[in-house]
Amino acid sequence: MTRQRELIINILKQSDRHLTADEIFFLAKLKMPSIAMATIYNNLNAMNEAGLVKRLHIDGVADCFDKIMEPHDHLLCDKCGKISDIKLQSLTETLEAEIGTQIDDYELTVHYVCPECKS
Amino acid sequence: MTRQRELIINILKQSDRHLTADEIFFLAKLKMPSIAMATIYNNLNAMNEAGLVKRLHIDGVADCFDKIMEPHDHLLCDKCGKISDIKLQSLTETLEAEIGTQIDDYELTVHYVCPECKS
DNA sequence: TAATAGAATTAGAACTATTCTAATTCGAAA
DNA sequence: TTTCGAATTAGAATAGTTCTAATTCTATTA
Repeated sequence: MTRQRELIINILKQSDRHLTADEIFFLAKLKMPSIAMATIYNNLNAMNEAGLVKRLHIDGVADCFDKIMEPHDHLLCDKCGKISDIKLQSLTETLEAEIGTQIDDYELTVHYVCPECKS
Repeated sequence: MTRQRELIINILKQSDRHLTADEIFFLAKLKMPSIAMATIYNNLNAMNEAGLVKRLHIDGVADCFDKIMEPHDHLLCDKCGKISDIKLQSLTETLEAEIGTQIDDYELTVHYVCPECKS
């Protein structure tokens, strides 16, 4: 565990939003001005592989990184672009039953118009 | 409907795979050597907006474009990277019930290891 | 048929996000 | 304290996509 990785983890932990690599880079630089973008990506990629964070791609937006707590899905407002987390009942069993074989994981992004945009 | 768009639509129709912009460009060039990459993207983007094709992002792979027939989801083998279409019973109602508001759409990608890779 | 106007296409430059590379630095273990 | 491997740094490189400006189509009108 390097100091850099620790810092990145803390930034993710302290944020309640989904951060892009760029945003993480900016925040990290405040505390450790010498940190390099490659370090951000190296660590995020490594943690993503290890399942400690989750890379999240939404059309037309730079990839975001999500700290992993419990498995959850995403709710995207197509008007304002806001991404919220939602915790749905797991679909794993339903999906396995329908597909007829074991699955590892799934990603679900639900599109809607958020209450603020609706009014 | 320009000749270029017609060509792009035919390429998508005739393919049973998910094509990247690059693959579409290559196939289009065979029939119309003067066609430009920007035309591919212009048309795909326009059709994507209009809901005629679907841009499909899978981690670590260039975006693919999927002709739209009926709504369907995707099954991704994490070993070989093959993407298959699956038609699942619609989750819309289940999701609306869980989320408690109307939704527009959703994207579901299921990760698994395909039978070939398993054996 | 000829002229016109607007839309689409072309070519290639520009841009952005991400990855790669090579040199350097760090940190743990001997 | 030295050594060695791993991680970091800086910046170049790459890939995918978008943008721009000039050109070419196409349909419409005269």
